[in-house]
Amino acid sequence: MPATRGRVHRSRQRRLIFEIVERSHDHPTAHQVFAQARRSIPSISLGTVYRNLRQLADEGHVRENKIGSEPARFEVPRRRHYHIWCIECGQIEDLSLPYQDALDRKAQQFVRYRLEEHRMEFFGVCPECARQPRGGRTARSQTRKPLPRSLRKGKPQPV
Amino acid sequence: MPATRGRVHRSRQRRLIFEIVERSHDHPTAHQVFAQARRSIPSISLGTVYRNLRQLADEGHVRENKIGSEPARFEVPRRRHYHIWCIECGQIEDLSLPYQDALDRKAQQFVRYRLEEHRMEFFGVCPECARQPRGGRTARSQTRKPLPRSLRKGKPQPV
DNA sequence: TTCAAGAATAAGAATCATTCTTATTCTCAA
DNA sequence: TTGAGAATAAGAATGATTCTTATTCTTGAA
Repeated sequence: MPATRGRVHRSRQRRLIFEIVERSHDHPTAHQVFAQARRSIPSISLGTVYRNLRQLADEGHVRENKIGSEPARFEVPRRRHYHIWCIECGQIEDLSLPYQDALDRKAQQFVRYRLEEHRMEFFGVCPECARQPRGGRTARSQTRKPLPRSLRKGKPQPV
Repeated sequence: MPATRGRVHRSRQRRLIFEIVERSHDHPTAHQVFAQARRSIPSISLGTVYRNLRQLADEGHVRENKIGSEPARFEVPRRRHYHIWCIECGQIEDLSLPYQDALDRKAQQFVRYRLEEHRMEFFGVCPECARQPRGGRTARSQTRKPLPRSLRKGKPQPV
C-alpha cells in the first residue's frame, strides 16, 4: 500500500525510483537502480537516486541491506525475513525462514542489554555456482573479482 | 597460540598491531589500533595498520567484523560467537550464546544453496544508555552523531 | 663483513560508495 | 501570477580502505 499513498510520489523521479525497487526481485544496488532509472529519465542523477532511496528508507517504504563492505542493496519491505548470499557469485536471495523471535529471547538471557532485534545473513553456494565451479552466473561472472574479505569465509575457527 | 608462532611476528609493527588487537576487549577499529600503535611506534602509518590487519585477517589471526556502514572492528578469533550492539552509543560486546548450528540446518530446508554458515548480530540498548537516555557512555557520548541508517531500527515491518 | 634479493615500511595518491552543497527548476496554494 | 518551499542536477566533499612508489630492513650467501 505504500505504493500509492503518502510521500512516495512526491516527484516523478521519486516515484520511478520506488517502482524500480518495487518490481525488482534481485535487491538492486543504488547504481543498478540508477542505471534503470535513466532509461526512463535520462537526466536523472545518481545523487537523486541516493537521496530518494535514503528518504524512502527513512520513511520505511524501502529497506536498505548492508553486508560487509559491499554496496547497499534495496528492497521493498515485506514481512521480516533473512537473505542468503552466494559466496561465489555474490547473488542474493530471499529465504522463507521466518523471523526467529526465539533467538532474541535466548540471547537476552546472556546479556544485560535490552534486546531489540537481530539481523542474520546466511552464506552458501548457489546451485549454478555449485555446478560450474569457475564462473558463476550473472553478478560476478565476467570480471570475477575476489569477494571482499568481509564476505569470505574465514579460516575454520576454534570451536 | 598464534601469538607466538608462524607469521604473526614478521616485523615490529606487525607484532605490535597483533598485540593491540589481542589485548583489546572492545573490538577496536583500524583507527583505534593506529592511535594505540603510534604511542609505541610514533612513525607507524595508517596504511601499515590496515595492511597488517588485512594480512592477519587473511591468515586467520584476527577477525574482521563489518556491520552496516560502520568501520570494521577487529578481534582475535576465539570460538565462534555473536555480538550485540548498543543502538544508542555504538558499543559492541560479545555474547555467550553459542553458534546455532541448528539454524543452518533449518535454513537449508528452504533453499537449494549449499549452506555454509550464517552471521548474526543482535541489537539492543546497553544498561548505561537505558539509564541515561541522552548521552550514552564512551563511544558516542560526546558528539552524539546519529547512528547510520544501516544500524537504525527501521519502522516496524509488516509481520 | 659485505651485498643483493626479497620483505616490509611510510607517505600519500587513488578508489569507491555515499553524502553534502549549491545553484537552478518545479509545484501549488493564495 | 507569484513566491515559498520542495526537489533536482551536477559535482565537490567525505571517510574508509586499498594501492603505488620510493625507501628501509633482514637475511642468507659469498
